[in-house]
Amino acid sequence: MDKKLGKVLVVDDEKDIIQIVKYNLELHGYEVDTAENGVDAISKLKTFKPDLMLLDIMMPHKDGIQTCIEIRANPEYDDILIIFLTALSDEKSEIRGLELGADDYISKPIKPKLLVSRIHSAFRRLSKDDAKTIIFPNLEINREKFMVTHNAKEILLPRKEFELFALLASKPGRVFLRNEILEKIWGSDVIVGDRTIDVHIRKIRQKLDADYIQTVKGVGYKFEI
Amino acid sequence: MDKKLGKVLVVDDEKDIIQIVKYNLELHGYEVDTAENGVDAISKLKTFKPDLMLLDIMMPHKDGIQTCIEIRANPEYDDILIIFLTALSDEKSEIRGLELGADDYISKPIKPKLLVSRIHSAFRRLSKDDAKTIIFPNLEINREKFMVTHNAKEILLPRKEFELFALLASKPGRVFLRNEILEKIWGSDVIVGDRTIDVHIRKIRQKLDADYIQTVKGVGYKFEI
DNA sequence: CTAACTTCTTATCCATTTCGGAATTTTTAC
DNA sequence: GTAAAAATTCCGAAATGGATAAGAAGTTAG
Repeated sequence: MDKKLGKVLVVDDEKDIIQIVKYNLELHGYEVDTAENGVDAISKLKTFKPDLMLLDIMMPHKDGIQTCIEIRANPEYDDILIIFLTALSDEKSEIRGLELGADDYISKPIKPKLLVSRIHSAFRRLSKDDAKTIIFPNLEINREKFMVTHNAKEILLPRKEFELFALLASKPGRVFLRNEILEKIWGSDVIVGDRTIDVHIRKIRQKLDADYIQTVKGVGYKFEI
Repeated sequence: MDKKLGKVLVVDDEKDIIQIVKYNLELHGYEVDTAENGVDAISKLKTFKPDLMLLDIMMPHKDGIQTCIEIRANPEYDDILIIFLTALSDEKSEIRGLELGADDYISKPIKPKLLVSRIHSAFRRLSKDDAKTIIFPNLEINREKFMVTHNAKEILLPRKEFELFALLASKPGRVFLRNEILEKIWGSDVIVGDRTIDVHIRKIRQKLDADYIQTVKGVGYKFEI
């Protein structure tokens, strides 16, 4: 079976465009799903869980800009890569798009080679970020070596604690909801109580004598230097 | 049966070229498979597992440059040698190609003698790197001789133990997951229980009285001086 | 071909670590 | 001040890997 490079959701109201894009991406090993407008797209997020979205800006039923805003506002989806598609001249939108947290920008008419290479490089950026060691002053979290170094002292955390800490540290300042944490560390199928998270948080705090983890009552936890 | 010197994947969209190259390489004892474009090539990596690729730059469906980038980005394949084939004048590509981690560069039209000699020398470089003994203070692991020298004392490890030890030592500090170990030492098709790894680890520890192998509970093992 | 030996794998038992939950106290938000 | 949420403590359960032994499987020597 073909190993899939990643999942891409293509959102455009023009069927021709969708066809072309879908064809080219699948040829290069991506798994593709499509949507015809913003509403449609958002409803497909839950089931398809794309890694990247190609988002046309001009669309009926919620345009690309609006869709992007909504996705970025939802912590569950805010690590999806977003690349805008737009008419060549539309410079204003480009600027706005990038401000809104889009990751790249491709002008129509679409040139398949360019498209694919942009998407590749977007994914490459993503995977790099993912694998790398997370580094802060006095604190290093090495996913590969499964090790935390704090003030030049190596600290060995058990698996769950490590994963939890690495998760929080992966986006400093961002609050992770308890649900989200359960989902990502324990998986959606495992059922554990809320107190369990507390206990793990506490153990981490204990082992690193500095407190990098902040509690946001009623919401979740965040990592902060 | 002829002893094969190595596996070469020839990627070019011109059938004539493929013919010539394939003929010459097989004549000199290489095992050859072919692909007509980048997409095709990448999909053959999994099954053919080449040691070296001859990669044409100008191709439809993913050009050589792009293909090279993708291969280099994948740790599973990043030790494959890559030699670009290109039209004589195409100087820009040459520079770019070498930047991207290509190992050599051959201009068309292809002269069979030159081709073969370049490939020979590429393999020579590879085998040097590969046979490289892993050396630490007081510890030497010689892949070629299947031998471990610890404090000037030669230690003979059985095959599995040796391979396991060499694997871990190949990336000191990095944790190898149990799955990963099974995959690399036993292969994806063989089914052995998890305990088997433990036992081998234990035997290695026993034979080298110093403990270079650390357990990371729930995750795997790593080598550490 | 057989016997002796080595290597590989599985099974079993055991110690330890890690995990998750309950109860209680403390903190926080309103 | 009150109620809800989180911190803390403690404990039993479960998971995990280490140790040992023993049986397969593979090798080698005679």
